[in-house]
Formats: sequence, structure tokens, C-alpha cells
Amino acid sequence: MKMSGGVEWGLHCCVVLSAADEPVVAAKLADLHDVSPTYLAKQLQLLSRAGLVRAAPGQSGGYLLTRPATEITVLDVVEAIDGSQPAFRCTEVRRRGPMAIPPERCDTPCPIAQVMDSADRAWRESLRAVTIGALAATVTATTPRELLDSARAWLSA
Amino acid sequence: MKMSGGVEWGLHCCVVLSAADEPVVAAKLADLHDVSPTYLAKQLQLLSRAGLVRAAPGQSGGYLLTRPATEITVLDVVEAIDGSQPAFRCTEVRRRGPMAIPPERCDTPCPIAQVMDSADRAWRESLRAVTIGALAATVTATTPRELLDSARAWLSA
DNA sequence: GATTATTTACTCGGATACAGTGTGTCCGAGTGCGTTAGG
DNA sequence: CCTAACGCACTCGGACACACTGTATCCGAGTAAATAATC
Repeated sequence: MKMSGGVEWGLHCCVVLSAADEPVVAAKLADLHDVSPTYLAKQLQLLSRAGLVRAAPGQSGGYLLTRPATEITVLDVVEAIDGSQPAFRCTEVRRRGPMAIPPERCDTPCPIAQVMDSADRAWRESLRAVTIGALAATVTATTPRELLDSARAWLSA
Repeated sequence: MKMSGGVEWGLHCCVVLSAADEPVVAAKLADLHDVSPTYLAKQLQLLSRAGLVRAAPGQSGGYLLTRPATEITVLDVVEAIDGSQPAFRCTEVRRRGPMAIPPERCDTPCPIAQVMDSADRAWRESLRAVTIGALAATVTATTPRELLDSARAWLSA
């Protein structure tokens, strides 16, 4: 099981965007993180479709958050990029093969699927509890002031 | 994000094995669940490597659990088949690009990785809380007696 | 009749092809800004 | 001097190849049981 590597990029981009008041161009975000510009563009488009960021077209355009960073959860970003479907999908093995349980007697969901769904909910709940704003706060608290300032300056340049 | 479909098969197989006192042949498990025999063999080999099941070779051989079903957690099976690595892998984007944080100042782990790891732990904890024995108990409790008996009979045939 | 070497059929195990999704890339449509011509 | 139309450069958006992991498969090595010959 492996989640799309674009999730990490998307989260970093959202944190950066939360600190910028002006639209930031996709290419600049790619340069900052030293990743493929075209592929990161794809991820940003996914964020745009999900309504988390807004694309300002035209000259001096770029991306900016649509909501305050404290109202965007990590789960939002993960689901926008990696999809919202659970990792485990029950194929109802019970109803197949020679010992198949007849569908009319299958009133209760498969116990295995129940366990998996429960774990999946716990995972999502854990991600929903943290917002981009909280992430940004941690970053600003743990990073030396000078680095933050120089980064912001480089971003505006 | 998608987990290997073999996980579902492996769990079903473990539940079946917990109800059988004699070794069960891989081909019979495949027939029972109506899945690819050769591919399910691969999953059983993974379970064998992980030490969850034991392969009895030779005539009248087959697979059987190495421990009581109540001492095998769902997480054990998931990790045996799907691997134990977390879904999210931090690539340390902070240390790349023009605004890279120098490694010597990177004493605290990346906040994003922290959140992801926390969610991953919650997920694993949820799966660790349920054993194959508990699953089997639920199955026996929710499935009509006659179906269980016929299934056991078919398995021994 | 008991013992033992042999044959046999069956099991699992690892090495080998195919497919689907994720990864990475490209070019075209659309939009705001700067310029310039006109009033 | 102000206004408005124009062109342009820049932006994002969706359509297009490539790669890697997961899926599915096959054949060979090993083992326990059944068999038959021997003592």
C-alpha cells in the first residue's frame, strides 16, 4: 500500500500558500520544492477541482487558498489528491464459490470489511483533526526566523 | 491509495483455517473463494514467510495456522501480505530546493510526516485490536448453522 | 507377519510474463496587463 | 489629457507517453504416504 507522492507536495504547497498573501505561480512552487513543475501542476489542478485552492489566470496570476488555512484539514488535501475511496474494498467473497451465502441471507456486512472500515475511519479522523493552519504554525515555530524571512522574500521576488 | 486485494483473500483464508483442525490445501481454499489458485498460493506463501501459517508438504499436506487464532491479529495478516511500510514516506522536501533548510538545523521531524505517522499508528492500532479468532466468532454467530456445517463438510471432502 | 527400500503422487516454493495505475510530460485555450491609437 | 480598443505574454487546463508495482501464471524441488519386495 502506497499513497501518491503528490500528497506530500500538495501539503507543502498549501502550507506555503497559507503564508503568502499574493497568488503564487505553480512554477515557483515547483522551484521552491525542487520537483517536476509539470507534475506538480497536475496536483495543483486536483486541489483546484476539489475547491481548496483557486487558480488566478492571466498575467501575475497563480494559486491561492480559497479558505483560511485553519479551515482546511490535512484530510481535505489527502482526499483531493489521492482520492476519497477507502484503501480496502470488499469484494464480497462470501457470495462466491460453491459455499456462497445466498444474498438474501447476507443482511449483515462482512466482518472483515467492518474491521477495515473502522480502521479507515480512525485514520481519516486523525487526519481531519489537523489543519493546514496548525501545520503552518508548527513550521513557523520550529524554523529560525531568518530562514522564514528569506523564504518569503524569495517567494515574492 | 489502494491496498493489495490479496489481503482480503488472506484474511478469509485465515478465518477458514481457524475452523479447520486438519491441513487445508491451497487449491481447496481457492475453489472455496472462487479466486485464482496460483495467485492465492502466492499470498499463502507470504503468510508462511511471516510465520502466521505453516505449510505441511507431501501427500495430505496443506496449510495450517501456527498459533491460536486469538493470537493472530488482523494487522499481522495485513502486514504480511501488504508489507509493513507506512503508506506515506517523507522525502524531506525541506532539505531541497533554493530555500533548503540546512541538515544540521533539521533537528525536529517534518510536521507533515508527524501527522501522517500519527494517523498511520491509529490505523494500525485499530487493526491490531481485532484477532482472527474474533472474526471467526462473528462469522459463526451471524451465519446460519446449516451453512457452517455444510461448509465444514465440503472442506473435509 | 513385520520391516524396509522404493515408487509415486501430491504438496509447496521461487522464478517468470502481463496489466493497470501512478508518474511525468506536452501543447492548446483562456485571461489580465501593458501599449497605443483615437477622441 | 482621458478613453477604449488592441495585442501580447503569461497563466492554468486537459490530453498524451512512460515506468513501476501489483496481478496472474508456470514449472521445478521436496516430502509424506502407499506399495511391494525381502527377511
